Amino acid sequence: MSIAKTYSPKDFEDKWYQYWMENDFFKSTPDEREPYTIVIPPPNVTGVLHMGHMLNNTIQDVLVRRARMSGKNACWVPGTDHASIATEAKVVAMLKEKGIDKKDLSRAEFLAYAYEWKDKYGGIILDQLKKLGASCDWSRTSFTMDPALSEAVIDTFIHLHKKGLIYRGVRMVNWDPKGLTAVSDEEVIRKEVNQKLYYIRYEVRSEKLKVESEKLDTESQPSTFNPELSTFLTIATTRPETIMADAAICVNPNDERYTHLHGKKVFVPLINREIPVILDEYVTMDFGTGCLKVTPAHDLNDYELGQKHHLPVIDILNDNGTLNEKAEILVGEDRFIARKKIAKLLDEAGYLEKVEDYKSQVGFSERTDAAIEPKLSMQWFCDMAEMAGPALDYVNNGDVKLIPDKFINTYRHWMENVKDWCISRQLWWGQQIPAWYAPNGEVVVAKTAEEALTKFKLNTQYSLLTTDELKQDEDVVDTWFSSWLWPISVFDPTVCGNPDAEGNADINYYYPTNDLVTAPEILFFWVARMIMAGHEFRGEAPFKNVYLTGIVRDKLGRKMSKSLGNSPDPLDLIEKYGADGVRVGMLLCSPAGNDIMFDESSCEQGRNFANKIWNAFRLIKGWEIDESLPNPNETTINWFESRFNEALAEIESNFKSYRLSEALMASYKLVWDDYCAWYLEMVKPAYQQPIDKATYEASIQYFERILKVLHPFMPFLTEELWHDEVFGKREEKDCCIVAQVPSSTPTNEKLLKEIDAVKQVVSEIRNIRNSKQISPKEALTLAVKVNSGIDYQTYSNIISKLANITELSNTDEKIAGAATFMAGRDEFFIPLAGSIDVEAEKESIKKDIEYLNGFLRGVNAKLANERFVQNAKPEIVANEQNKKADAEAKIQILEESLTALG
RNA sequence: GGGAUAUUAGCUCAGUUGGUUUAGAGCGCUGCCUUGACAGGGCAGAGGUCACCGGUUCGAAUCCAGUAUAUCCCACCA
Repeated sequence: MSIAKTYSPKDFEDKWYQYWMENDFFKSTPDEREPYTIVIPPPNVTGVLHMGHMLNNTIQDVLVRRARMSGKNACWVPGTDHASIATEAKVVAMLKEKGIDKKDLSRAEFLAYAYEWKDKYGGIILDQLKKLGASCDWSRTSFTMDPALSEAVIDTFIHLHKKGLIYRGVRMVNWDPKGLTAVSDEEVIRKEVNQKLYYIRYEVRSEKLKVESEKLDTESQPSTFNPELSTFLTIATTRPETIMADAAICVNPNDERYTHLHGKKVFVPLINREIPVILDEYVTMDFGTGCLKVTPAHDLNDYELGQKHHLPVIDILNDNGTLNEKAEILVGEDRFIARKKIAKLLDEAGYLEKVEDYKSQVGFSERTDAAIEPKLSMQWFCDMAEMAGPALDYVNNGDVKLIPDKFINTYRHWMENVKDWCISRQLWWGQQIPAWYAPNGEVVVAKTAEEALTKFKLNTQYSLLTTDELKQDEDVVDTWFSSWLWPISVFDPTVCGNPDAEGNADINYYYPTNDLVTAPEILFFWVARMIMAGHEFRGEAPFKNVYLTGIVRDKLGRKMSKSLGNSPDPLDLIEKYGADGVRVGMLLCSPAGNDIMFDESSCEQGRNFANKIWNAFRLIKGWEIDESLPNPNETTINWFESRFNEALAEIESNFKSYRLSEALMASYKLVWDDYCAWYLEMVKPAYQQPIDKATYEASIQYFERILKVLHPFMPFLTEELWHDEVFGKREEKDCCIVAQVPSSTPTNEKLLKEIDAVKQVVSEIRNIRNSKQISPKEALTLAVKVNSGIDYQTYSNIISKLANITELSNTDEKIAGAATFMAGRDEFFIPLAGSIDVEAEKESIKKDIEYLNGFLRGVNAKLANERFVQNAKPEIVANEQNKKADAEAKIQILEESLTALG
């Protein structure tokens, strides 16, 4: 049976994926083997595969397949995240296209649409992962809003509330006045905007100052503002429409210009409301005027300042961004119109000192492009301080390793400065907060309305309350509040909220998982919180290693994004290069923790590699065996055994330290250079000649071992070749995916070293052919003057074959009229009567001598340095002496050759 | 503005506690090679004062200080 001339992945990739599935090779159940577990970072349920997923999941699949082939019970749990904000936004947009406004729907109606959407598009991304070859245990596919996982979220909320770690509080949220919703920080786009900085005078009511200020007025020096003499102080603001919400004016206590204002009161212009002057070092003296208007309701920093100084909160804005009656003036006007109008009013009343152009960053809603309004609202919080301690310890003491470890500092810094986590979201898609309100606004946390009622009735005041009167909190929890449970809830959701529960067989076997592969940007959102939840509910961290991948960028260094249109469609790439080619392409340029500069040409390299393997296979598959032939390749076969094990040891060590691209590169070179370029060239019979049985079997066996090494990187190609008839008939379950990768064994160092010398000899001969334009077809003879002790006769058939040498002889004398070269200390001569350019030969030798002399100078300088000889380790000094002796010997030989040439 | 990390060949990266030929790999590049497993190939070759400036050391790509540039995280100042 012959096979196609070029590698054609489409012919077999789907076939093998199906075969693996049918044979349950991805499936894992607890048994006596050591488990190896990864939980997938769940992609958004309605998302589509992008290059970041490709990288991330390729790495996970390589790790899982490698573990599966190393005798472990490998379990990779897949699933999706409900991604409340992103998904709800998509559903809202979809409804809008249908002409439906979310506001017109009830919660239940909206959720019905959302589930419909999820059922339609959810899981597309998981099907795409199958194309990549992801060997997930699909029978374990989870979704963060599966009933059991949602219940785990609710139980967790109740548990932490009971512990006092969840509380209600006021918080400044990013309010979108157009979308009428709060949005997360991630959905706020900051843009630089040209604004105006308004300088506004506030009148200071103080009898003494009033008198002095009249002096100022008469002397009339308005351009030089002298606060000592003024009845006014001036503040600078970009938002004059919020002055009606002012609660104080703040100055720095160290600001000597304003010491006279300490303890004074001032009046808000236009509405004449009295507010105090407060002191706080928060105010920077050299910005604006050094006086800050404090508006707790409409600025986060002002809010915090207000809390500190017990100031009232005056919210003058409606949800839609218009002014309310608390503003007293301009009620009903939009905030931006109000800004212009109030500037005019201030100016007319003489309160506006000046207006400057000013650039500043303003947040805009990603979805509606409306300017974000900071707005105070009641939210649920999760206390982080207590949980951060243990989570930091796991990383500090190495129970959880970050790879690469440069992220430890960032992690530590974040954990030591952790802020409480606002967990409520003003959305419907997600787990609704299990809090229930009585008509009077009292709240209890309970799983059901009935339980809530029972809790209320503990207080006689509520003896007549009914469940119908209870209203559940409208908000849902933050998506991360469900995904932080992921490594636990995919195995046993019932232990969430029940730290004392024993847990089922799955969680006791698979937890803690081994490796987590994710992006550094969610180290805090997700990774840190999973560690917290793991500690809370299982008493140990949920994973041992966190492999942090980089961001996939294009070759110009730009982040790949839909809006830039610089991201190739992963499925197109797979179509073009094959899944194996893309996997290799991604891994070749992806060091851990560094961004990857993705260039499609690396996928081409991956495909070319696959093609190389394919054709090497075609070669050995085409060989005819002649059992009567002796084995002329024993040395070569022994050499490759050693070389294979040498490479295997390197690959093992690379895997151990998570250097996946280096493990792949070592495999690549083993196959392309050692197996194809050297081994096969050494053993392959002449055109259309048969091969001896021993060589054939060794070659086949080596090829099979190579397939095992390559399988984690290139699962489809290796499986396809694995089943070829040259390997004999295989049982149904005898598949590459479950084959056991061999462990490295000791190597024959002498043989490896001598073959290296032989390879050098062959290269030198080819080089001479190249430079003298001697065709590879023209046979030559070779003589060697051995100085190193290597018996080249052992390797004469290799040299003959690879360099087309008909005779290899030993000589004690230099041979005249020959092209010469050196390999190590050994001298080689290729007699080329008449075609030797003596001058060129001399030039070349002189050049070599020059190089060696330069080298020798460096070595001698070191050895002449007494302090080097005294201080350096003995083996270093000995090595330098070897280098010196070696260089001197070579120089001597070369100089003799030079003399011999005349 | 605060912090972290990086800067090695045209590109993407190794360089494992400072000494292993005068710094390596893959790709690309240059030259030669086409009926022989593979042109998605073979052989050979050229390419770097290790960002810059000091310092420590017998010895620095490697350690320290500073400068420049880049990326990321945090705070983004009325």
